[in-house]
This record gives sequence, structure tokens and C-alpha cells, in this order.
Amino acid sequence: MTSSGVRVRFAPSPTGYLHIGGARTALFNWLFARRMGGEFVLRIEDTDGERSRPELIDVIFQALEWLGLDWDGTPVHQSERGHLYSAAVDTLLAQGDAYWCACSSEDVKARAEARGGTPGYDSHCRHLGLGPGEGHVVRFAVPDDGVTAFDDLIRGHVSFDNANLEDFVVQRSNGSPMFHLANAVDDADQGITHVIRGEDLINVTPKVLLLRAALGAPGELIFAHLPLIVNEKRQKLSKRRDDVSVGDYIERGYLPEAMVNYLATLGWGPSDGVEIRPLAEIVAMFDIADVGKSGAFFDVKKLQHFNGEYIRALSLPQFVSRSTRWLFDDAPWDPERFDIATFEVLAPLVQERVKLLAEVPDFVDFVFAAEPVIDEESWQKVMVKTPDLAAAVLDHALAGFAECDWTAAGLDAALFSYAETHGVAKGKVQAPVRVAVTGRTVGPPLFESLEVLGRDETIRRLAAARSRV
RNA sequence: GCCCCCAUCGUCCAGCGGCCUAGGACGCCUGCCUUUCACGCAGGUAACACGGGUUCGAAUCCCGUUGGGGGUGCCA
Repeated sequence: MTSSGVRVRFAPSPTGYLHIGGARTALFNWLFARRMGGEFVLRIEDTDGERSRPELIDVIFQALEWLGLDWDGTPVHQSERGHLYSAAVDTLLAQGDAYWCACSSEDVKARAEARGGTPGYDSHCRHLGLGPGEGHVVRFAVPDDGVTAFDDLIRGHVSFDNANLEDFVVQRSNGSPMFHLANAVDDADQGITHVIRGEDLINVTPKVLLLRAALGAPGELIFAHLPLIVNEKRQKLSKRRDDVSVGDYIERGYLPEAMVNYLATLGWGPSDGVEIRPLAEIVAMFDIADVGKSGAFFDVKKLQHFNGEYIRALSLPQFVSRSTRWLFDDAPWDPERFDIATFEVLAPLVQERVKLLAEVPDFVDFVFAAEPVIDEESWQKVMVKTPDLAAAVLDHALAGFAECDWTAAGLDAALFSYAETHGVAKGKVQAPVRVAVTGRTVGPPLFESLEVLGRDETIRRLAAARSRV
């Protein structure tokens, strides 16, 4: 227990990879804990043996580590705490707060339809005095009247009429606990003080509260339901239809600092309006009560802008080392031809142009690939549309580059003498050379690129292109 | 259907009864810089959902309407 007494938890279920929504929930829990000087613990909610995939647990931990969200203590696995949950179920049963139910899902559904389509369980077995048996579940006996309410740190007073709550299952027919039960037991057992989670869970809160009361959980649990992160259609992010795996963002070359910083602006904003800033400052300014109530769109464009800012803020060595992954794995060239020293020369020019690290290879592939990959659209635009100019410039470059100083300045003078004598814009003059040598109309500054490529290879490519014009 | 939640520029935030002819950021558009692209710089575009109250005064408080979302599982 810390001086503040605050202890929060992030409780992922290993049924999939960590996604953007989970990452944001983890981040806000972490921010709250760090701000309050409390603890941030992890709990793996793997009570559903059917869906849980243990191999994903490490993947989730790795994603959290990547984000820099360090947790306190050792993560708890619900699958290893079965005895606590069955003891709780026994207590509930003994107190008459829960009862055995023999209805199958089909029975419940059929009766609901007969009733007029209102979904939900009808307390059918509540007073039957059934005991354990094949296919029997344990249900919590929700009070018929009264209200269950709580004061949410973000939403204020939220209240539910017990009459609208059905007798929910707390233990499956296979003996495993349902998540509400495990949740209530563990939050009490682990001394959790605040529950910060997505708004999609707001309606299970009364169930947990009822369970806590019945189990005599000590103290009061304080809730804060975060607004959902939504897609362009304003729907909750879904693993199936949306691009939300944190792992995919890692692959594309997003920096964790940028991701965390961006995520912090979803549902919250610093009062001074400065969005891009160190995490430590965000921790210092963060107040859970300032979190907004409405859903926030996950805007990849803005995330990319943040990422570009963070990439440009890197020192050169950092930029180089962070880029290496994309320079070796799946790089569009023969690994043998890659040379880190050569890359380091070009790196400063690349750093200020990319928004994603995964874009880095595209800016240097012309040096490491044996042949430039000609972009057809670029070729059409400068070689086919204005063939006379292209041919003249290429001839001029071929002649000039054979003799000039092989420096950016020397190349500049050799090529642009054409622009001066013929009164053609420099932009028009450099285009054919750029396409001939790099394959594209865009890229790092041309003369620095040629300087690195070397005289022989540059001339070879120029000649090859000239013969095709 | 029922329950719960939400509502400021296209998007994310600021605004917590007068400082708002509503501010910042992303995007988009224009210009400057410039060998392409990018960066940078200077501008511009664009919002308080609607209707009632309360108040001297409302984007800010209350009610309703409309719209949107979430939930409604022996998933979490």
C-alpha cells in the first residue's frame, strides 16, 4: 500500500492482441496511478477457458512494455485463483443471495420469446430449491426493487433500478466463475481502490456492486468510465472491422512516445493546449475528473503528425538505431548490399521527411538496390510528357557529371548550368535526373543523393534512362 | 423493445454563468521558403444539434425533443 492508498488495475482478457482501446484504458489507469503516487497492477482475466489463449498474455505484456506503461508487482492470473471464486459462490449460496439454476440458454431464450421478445432471464429457478447438477449454473438473486447507484468520477451519479437487472450467472455449468464474480472478488482481494475502464462496461457496474455488497467487500470502490474510442462511423473500435492492434502500429514504425502522447489526448487535454509534450508533464497535469464524456475518434492522420514530430525530435544516432529494424527485415534490397555507414550519411535527410519509420526504406532504396525501381507514373510525367527536355537534360547531365567535382555543390553547378543557359526552372531540370537515378519524382535532396550513389553508378543509370527516352 | 450514457469547427481538445464578435491542435485551402518531397513561416476555412425555461446575463444550469453510441451472453 502506498502513501496515497491508491491502487488501480488494468485487467485485459487474453482473447486477442492488445488493441488501441485497451492501450488507452491501460494508459489512463497508469496516468492516474502515477499522478496519485499509487500503484498500477495487472490482472489477467482468463476465466473463460474456451476463449483464452495463454500465448497472447506475453504479447500483451510486451505491448504494454513497448508503450512504457510499467506495472507494479506480479500480474495476477484469474485462472489460478479458482478457489477464491468458488468460496465466494458458496458464501452467496449459503446466504441465499444466489441459487442453482437448471435452465439452458435455449430455455431462457424460448421463454423470453414466448413472453413477447423481451430478452433476459425470468428468475424461473429462483425458488425451486435446486442443487448442483449436470448443466446447472449459479445465478445471483437480484433484489426485486430498490436502486443500485454509484458516483462516477467522470460521469457523475449513475443509477440503475434493480427491477431492470436480471438474475445473472455467477458460475458456469462447468464450475468456472463469470467475470463479474471474479472481478468483484479480485478487486476486493487485491485492495483495488479505483476502477478506470471503458464505458462499454458501465452497465455491469451495478452487478459488481451488488456482488460486493453481498460478499461484504470492505471499503468503497470508486469508478471512472472512460469515453469509448470510436471509428469513422462513431462506433466502438472493433478488432474485426477496425485496424486496432497495437502490434500493427509497432510494425508500421510508430514511436511509443508518439502513440502514448496521442492516446492521452483522446478524452483528455492539457489545459494549456500544448498537446505534444513529455509523458512526465502529462502525468503532472493529469486529472481523471477532467476526462471528457463523449466518444473520441481515433484519427490516424493526427497520430501520424505526432509521430513525425517525435521522429524529427530524435537525435541522429537514435533515429538510425530506431530505423534499423526496417532496414534489415523485409527491406526491398539484397541485405548484402546494405551499408550502415552509407545510410548514416543519408539519414538526416530522411529523418525530416518521414512520418513512419516503415517509410525509411523508400527514401534510400535507390542506393542499396542494384537497379532503381522505376515508378511508372513518375516516368510518364517527366520522361514521356516532355521527352525533348528530358533527353536534353539527361545529355547535359551525362556530359557534365563525367567531369565535375563529385560533391553536392559540384553536381549542382554542373546540372543547373542548363537551367541558366536555357531559362528553364530548376525544378524541371532536376526531375529527369531524379527519375532516372531514383525511379521517382520525390525523394531526398538530389545532389546529396548522387554524391552517395557515386559517379559510375549515377552515369550508368543516366545512360540507361537516356536510351529509353 | 428495455436499460445506461453522450451532444462545441470534418476530427481531437479548451471553455466549468459575464474575459466568447468561442481559443488551440490535426486535416483541408492559399501564399512564402525551395532542385522534388518534407520541414519551417504567414494567412484562410470551419462549430456551441433543436425547443423551452432559470438568470440582469447561458456554449456553460434545468427540462423536453431530436440525433448518436453502449449494453441487453453459461464473452470480457
